[in-house]
Amino acid sequence: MKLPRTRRIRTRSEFARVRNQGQSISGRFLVMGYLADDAMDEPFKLGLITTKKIGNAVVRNRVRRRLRAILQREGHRVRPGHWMVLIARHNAGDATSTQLEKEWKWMLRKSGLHLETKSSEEAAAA
RNA sequence: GGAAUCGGCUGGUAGACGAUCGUCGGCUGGGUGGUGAUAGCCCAAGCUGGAGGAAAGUCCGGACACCGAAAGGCAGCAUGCCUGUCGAAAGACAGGGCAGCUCUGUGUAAUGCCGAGCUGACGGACAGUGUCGCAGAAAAUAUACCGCCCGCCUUCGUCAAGACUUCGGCGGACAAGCCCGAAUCCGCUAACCGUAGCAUAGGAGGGCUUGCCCGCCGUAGCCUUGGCGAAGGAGGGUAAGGGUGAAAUGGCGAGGUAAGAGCUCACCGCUCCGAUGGUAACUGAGGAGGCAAGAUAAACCCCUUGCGGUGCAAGACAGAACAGAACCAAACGGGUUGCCUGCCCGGCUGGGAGCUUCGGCUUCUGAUAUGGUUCGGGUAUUAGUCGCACCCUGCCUGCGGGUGGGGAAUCAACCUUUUUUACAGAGGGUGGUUAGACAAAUGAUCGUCCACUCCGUCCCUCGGGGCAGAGUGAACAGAAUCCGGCUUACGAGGUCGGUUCCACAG
RNA sequence: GACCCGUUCGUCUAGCGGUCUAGGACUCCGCCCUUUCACGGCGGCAACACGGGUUCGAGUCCCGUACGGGUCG
Repeated sequence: MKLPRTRRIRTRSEFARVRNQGQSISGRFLVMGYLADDAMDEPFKLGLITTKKIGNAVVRNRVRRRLRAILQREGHRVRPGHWMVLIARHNAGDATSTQLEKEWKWMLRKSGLHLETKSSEEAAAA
C-alpha cells in the first residue's frame, strides 16, 4: 500500500481532532490514537509523532521510516475510513522493526480496526 | 627493535551482490485546460538524481532581503607583537621577534649564559581613576612605628673631686669645775725698786674632768661638678635591620660613618640616550644617571582598526471577511424565478423647538440601513506561490515561460602519458548529473556472502573450535536560504611525539 | 530554522574578585518542651552544572562544553 502525501495527517487541527474526539491505546513502544470518519474517501490517514524524548534526529528518522514501512506492507489490514495517529514512546528508539510490527498488529486487533478479509487469508493459503 | 597506553596532526573509503515494495524531486508520455501554445490539475508507466566532515553547536565573517538615507558622530560591541602570502571579511599558513615554563650543559656569592622542547587573548600601568583581604612596622604615598645613633633635660646607680653635716680618733684653742705648788709672772707681805718671804685666796701657769670650737684622719649622710651606666621625656640623624606576605623601593664585597645610607668604589642588575644591523617587531656597541621604577587593563579606561539595525519565521506576490476613507445611486432593497406578477423577509429614521383642525406641517441638528465603484493598510490562508537550488549569456514570448550557446565541478566507461605490475596521479575527450523537503524525502523486507557482539548447545589438550539463533554494519551523527571559517563529537588506518614494560648491544 | 537568557543545599532563593569553611527560609535528622502529638526552642547534615584560562586569590571575570528556558509568521 502506498503512502503518498494525501494519506497523511499534516495539519495541527487534524491531529487535535483525533486527540480530542478519538480513542487511544498505549503499548510498550507506541501510543495509537484513532477516529472513525465515514466521509473519508481514502482507506485511512496516518500521522506519525516522534518527539525529542526519543533521541536525536537520526533516531527519530529511523523510527518514522520503520513505522511507515510497516504501514506500507500491512496497511491493507486496516478497516477503511479511519484517522490514525502513532506516537512513539521514549524507548521506541531501542526497539527493532519486528517488535514494532508485533505491537502495531496487537493494537490493531485490540482497537477493532483489524479487517479480516478473505482475500488475504486465501492469498496466505495459496 | 617489539608490545601496551596517552596526546597531536592527517584521514571522512560504503558492508557487497541480487530480488520485491515504497518515498521526495527532475525529465519524457496521455488527458484536461473553451483553442494553437504556456502555467496549473489528473492519470499510469519508464528513465534519472537524492545527506556530512562535521549536515551538529550557532561562536565569528560575508552574500542576499527589508527597515528612511546607510554619509558623519555619540553610545555599545568586537579587535590587538612584526613581516609576508591567500582571502570580500573573519580567519588560516609561513617566517621572525619578545616573554614565560621545563630539560640538558655550563657558570656565579647571586641574578645568569648557550642549546632544545612546549606555551603565549603578545597594544598601553609616567593620560587618569579604582583595587590589593589575612598576615605584617609598613601594601603603593613615601615615611609614621620598633630598632640604631647623636647631643639635651629629668630620675636613679656608680666612680672621682669639692663643700656641708653626723659619729669616732688624734691634736689644738677657749670656757667652767676640781686638783697642783718646785714657785716663772701678776698678786699679797716686808715702805718702794732690786731682793726676800708668803700664799695657792684670786689671775696667769701646769694637770685632770666636762663642755664648746678649730684642724687632720676615718665613717656615714647630703649637696655640687665631672665621667660611666640604667630608665624616662622631648628633639634630631638614619633607612643597615623588622620574616609577614603573592608582592617590601637593587644584589654581593670593600671603604666610609656617631649610627648609617649608592654616601663612595669594583662587578652584576636597572633607567635614559643611542652607534650598528634589520622592511619591521626588535637588537643594543658605546655613553650617561647613582637608582626614580610593584601587580592588576579576561577592573574602569586610553590608543589602533572594524561594525547602521534586523534577520529567509528576512522579504516579495496573490488575497477573502470585518472594520476604515472617498465618490455614486435610489427610497426601497433582498430572496424565490429564465423573466414578470405574486409570495416571504428587512427597511422607509432619531432628537430639539414652534404651529396645529391632532390627521400632520415647518424649521434646526445629528446619524444611517442597502447596493455599487475606487483607494491604501493588510489579516485569515491544510502560511498558498516565490525567495529555493551550478554559473554566465543570445533569441522568441500571449511575460507564465520556451529554446539555444558557453563555462565550472563531479561520476562512469574509454584514450594518452608518468610509474616496477597493479593501485594511484596528470591530461584529453564521450555521455550523464548538479539534493532541495516543509508533520519535513534519501527507506523497508527477503536471500547469499563477509566482519563483530550477545545468548544457547556440543567437542576437546581449557584455551579455542563447530552448530543454530538474534542484533549491528565502526563511531559521531540527518541537509532546511547559501557560502567561507571556528569550536565540539567520533572508529579502523597512516604518521609524529611522550610514558611504561620486554629483548638485545655498548 | 533564526535569535536571546539562565544553571548555587532535597526545594525556593541571597551572594563588592578577599575572615566564603557560601548566608536565609522550607524540608530532613538529633535533643529539649508536652501525658502524647502539633506548635515552639537548641543543634546538626546538606550546594557554587562540567572543563580550561586570567589573577597572589574565581561562586563572581573570560573561553568552551552540557543541560534547561524563552522570543520571532
